Amino acid sequence: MQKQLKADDVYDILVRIPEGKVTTYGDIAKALGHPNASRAIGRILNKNPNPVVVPCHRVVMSDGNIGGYAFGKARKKELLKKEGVCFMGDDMHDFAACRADLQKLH
DNA sequence: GCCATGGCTAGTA
DNA sequence: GCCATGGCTAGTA
Repeated sequence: MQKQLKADDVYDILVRIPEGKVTTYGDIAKALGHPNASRAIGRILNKNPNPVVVPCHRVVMSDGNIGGYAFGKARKKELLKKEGVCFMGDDMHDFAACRADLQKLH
């Protein structure tokens, strides 16, 4: 039995993602030592849509699809576009370039 | 038993 | 498109 995932740990990582960059549910899970908890990360974000301070909208799916958002995908896409992220439909135009390296954000 | 996921197969074009 | 995974909540006893 492992330690349980803490919402605060998720937020601590999230606030380090700069504008114009994104991360993945799975990447966050791995960074916290819970490689299989990607789905749980999504639930945590949904539960606490702590509006402004925590940039929940910078978390997308591992295949570059925009993923979900408590206030709707459309809203999420708007926010990301405003930060300089380009889309083709619901997929990011250059996912590789926008994906943040969580290790390097110390 | 739900889900803001993800990885892997089967099986079509 | 199937299903394991992990955290949560609704709702029964």
